[in-house]
Amino acid sequence: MPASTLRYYEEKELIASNGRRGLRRTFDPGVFERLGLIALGRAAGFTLDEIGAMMSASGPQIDRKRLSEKARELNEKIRQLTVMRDGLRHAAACRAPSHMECPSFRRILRAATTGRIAAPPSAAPGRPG
Amino acid sequence: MPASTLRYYEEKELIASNGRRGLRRTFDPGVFERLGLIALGRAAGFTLDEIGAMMSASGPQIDRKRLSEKARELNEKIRQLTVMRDGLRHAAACRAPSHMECPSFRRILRAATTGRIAAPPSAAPGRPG
DNA sequence: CTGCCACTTCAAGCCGACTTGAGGTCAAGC
DNA sequence: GCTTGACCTCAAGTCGGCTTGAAGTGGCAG
Repeated sequence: MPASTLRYYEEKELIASNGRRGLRRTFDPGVFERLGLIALGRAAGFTLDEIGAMMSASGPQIDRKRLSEKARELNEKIRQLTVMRDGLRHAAACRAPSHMECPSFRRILRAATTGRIAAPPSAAPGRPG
Repeated sequence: MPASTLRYYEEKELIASNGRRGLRRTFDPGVFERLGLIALGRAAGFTLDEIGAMMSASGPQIDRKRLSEKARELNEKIRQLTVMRDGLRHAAACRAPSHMECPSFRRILRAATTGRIAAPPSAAPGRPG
């Protein structure tokens, strides 16, 4: 993990350094746990701001409501991705002369067109070359 | 669909207008199919560039190899998201006094920390306020 | 014929999560 | 003691997919 990431997180107030050794930040060990939670939250699809809100507003612990809310969101996303995956598999295997002549392909195409399947943000932004 | 989107797609050479009526672009009906394919591709997680490559390089039809490749990627993503979803559900339901004391939570936390679960790009970029 | 407003061009902005570049500092290793 | 290079600050850049702003044009309803 590059130092720039730590700086970024510190700026966002997700973590805090406990002082300096010369110029350099020092952190106490508890920051590892927080970094873990941040990674976890990111993997769950929370934004850094959401994560920050949940970690600072954590009364006794992390807000269970938000967790199950996010679980529901993930479930929906999984459903959509599953539709897509199966559609792609079929399209790859289908021997219709043109994809357009495959009813299955046209069905999934319509699903995408009517917005019943949403586009994900994009491939993998935030990770330049 | 705003005209700006069509312009953007045209600039990316994903669609082509067949002329102008005065200043305004006109498109022939086939563009609807292409727009559908674009929406589909986006929903599947292809970037616009990938979609463009696939549509223009389409020999007889859309490259089946790429399709099953993407299906595999989606499958992996689904797997990760499923782990996350179940973890969140558990964490939301778990009655351990602190999440840190829940073995299940710690397990998923470790999964995120070690990178066995990757962070998605982010919530929903590209869609300003 | 007139007025409106959806279109046009071109450049710049936005979101999120970082990275990178320029210019500088200093703790650690030899 | 001297070098080294990983850190520091701050601003700006990156990536994808559009949108938005300013300034202008012209098809179509009335």
